[in-house]
Amino acid sequence: MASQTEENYLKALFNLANEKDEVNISELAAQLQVSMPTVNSMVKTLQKNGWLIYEKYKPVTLTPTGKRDAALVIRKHRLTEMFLVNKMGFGWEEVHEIAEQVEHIHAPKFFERMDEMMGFPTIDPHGSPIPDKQGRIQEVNYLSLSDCKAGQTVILAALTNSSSEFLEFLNGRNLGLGIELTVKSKEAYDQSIVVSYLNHPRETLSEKVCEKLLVKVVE
Amino acid sequence: MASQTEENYLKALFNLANEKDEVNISELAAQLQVSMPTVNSMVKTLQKNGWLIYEKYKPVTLTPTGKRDAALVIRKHRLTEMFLVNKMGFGWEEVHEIAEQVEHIHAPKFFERMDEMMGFPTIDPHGSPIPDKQGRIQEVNYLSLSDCKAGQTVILAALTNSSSEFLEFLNGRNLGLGIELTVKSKEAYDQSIVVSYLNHPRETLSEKVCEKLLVKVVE
DNA sequence: CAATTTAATTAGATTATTCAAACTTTAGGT
DNA sequence: ACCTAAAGTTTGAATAATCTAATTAAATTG
Repeated sequence: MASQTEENYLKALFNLANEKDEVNISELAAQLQVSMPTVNSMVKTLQKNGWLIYEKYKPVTLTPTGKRDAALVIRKHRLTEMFLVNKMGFGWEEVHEIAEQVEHIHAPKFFERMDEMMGFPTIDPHGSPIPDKQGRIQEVNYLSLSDCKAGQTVILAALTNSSSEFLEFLNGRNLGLGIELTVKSKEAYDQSIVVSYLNHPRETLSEKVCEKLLVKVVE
Repeated sequence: MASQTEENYLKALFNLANEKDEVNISELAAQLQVSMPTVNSMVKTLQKNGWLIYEKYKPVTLTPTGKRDAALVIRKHRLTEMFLVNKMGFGWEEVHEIAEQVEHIHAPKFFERMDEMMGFPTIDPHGSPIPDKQGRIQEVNYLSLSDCKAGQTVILAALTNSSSEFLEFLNGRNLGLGIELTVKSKEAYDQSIVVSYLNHPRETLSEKVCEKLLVKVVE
C-alpha cells in the first residue's frame, strides 16, 4: 500500500502526464516542492514497486497500475472536495487544503459512503471528473472561454486552475459552475472578453482568466 | 505541531493516565504496540517539546500543555466517530478504525463544521465525553452495571471498552446507549446479571460484560 | 540483604524521506 | 565537432521512527 508520500508522487505524476505521458524529474521536483535528488531516489522506489518505468536520464512514465492507483488517490481527493462543499457547506475555495489530507485516508467504506450520500457525482466542485472505483477517468473535452467568439452563449463547466485566489476572484463576481455566459465582445488587442450573465450585464474578463474557464457551448 | 506519531503518544498517555496521572514506559509500549526503546527515545522528544515530564527510570507525566493537546486529539477522534455514526450512517462498531486516521487531520474548520452540524454533542457514540475546543473534558461518573442490585432500573449510558467484538455482541442483543434496563436478579456464584429491556424479558449478562456497561440509575 | 526477576536504558542498525555539494550526461548552440 | 548550460545522478549526511541485543537499575522475594 502506498505511503502518503508515494500517493503524492503518484498524484503529481498523473497530473503532469498529459499528451506525451512522460514526466521529467525536474517537473516533478517543482510540482512536489522537493529537490531533484529526492525525486531521483523516490522514483527508484516507485519503480521497484511497479508504479512507473524509469531509465537513467529519461523522463518517467506511469505503468497501468501506477495510473490506476494515482487515479484512485485523485478519486478520494475529488470525492472529499465534493463532500465538503455539498454536504458540509464549505466554499469551493477552502476545500483543497482539507482534501489534501483526507485523500490519504485508507478506508474504502468512508469514501464509498460519501459517494453514495452524494448520489455518485461524476465531477468535483471545480468541474474536474471524479475517477470511478476502478480508477477509470472519463475525460470530457471542454472549450476554453478564450476560444469563444462574440455572440456565443456558453455554460461555465470547469476550471483548469483552482487556486484559492482564482476562486475568490470568481466568487467576487458571482461566477460559479453552471452559469450561462453570453460573450458580448472580444478585444483583439489584449484578448480580453466582455460577458453578460445573471445580473452582470457587462463584465470584462482578462485573457488570463478566460484561459482558465472551461465552457460548454449551448446548442 | 505534533506529528501523527506524537499525537498517538499523547492520546495513549492521556488514556493511560488515570488516578495517579503517571504512566510507565512499558504500559505505553504495550498500548502503542512498539518496543520499550522506541518509547524511551520518543519520550525524550516529547519532553523536549514540552508535552511531558520525564526522569530516567521514572514513569512519565503529561504537562498541562500535553494534557490539553492530547484532549484535542481525542476531541477530533470522538467528533469524527459521532459524525460517522450520526451523519454518515455507520454502525458504532465500524467507526473507530476510520476515526484513528481522521483524528490526525490538521484542519480546525473541518472539525468545527462537524461539531456544528451535529449540534455540539458532548458524548461520542460509545458514551465517552468529547473534550471542548480548549481541551477541557467534563468527566461524568457513571456506575458499572456490575455494581447494580436486583430491582434497580438504569439507563445504559456508556461503555468502558469499545472493541468491535464487544460492540457486535451488544448489537446482537439489541443493546444500545439510552436503553432502559431492569435488573431482575444477580447470581452470587458468578456475578452474572439477568436484565430485561425492550422486547428482551430475560437476558443474562456475564460479569465480564456487566463491568463494561456504564449506567445511570433512574430516579 | 542477596538473588533474581522485571523494567528501563544504551548502543548500534534499519528504513523512509529529505537535503546540499559534487559530478556526469544530454541538449543546444556556434 | 566542441563547448556550455540545463537536467539528472551520485555521494554523503540529516531527521524521524523504529528495531534487536546487550547492559544497568529497580523492585520483589525468599
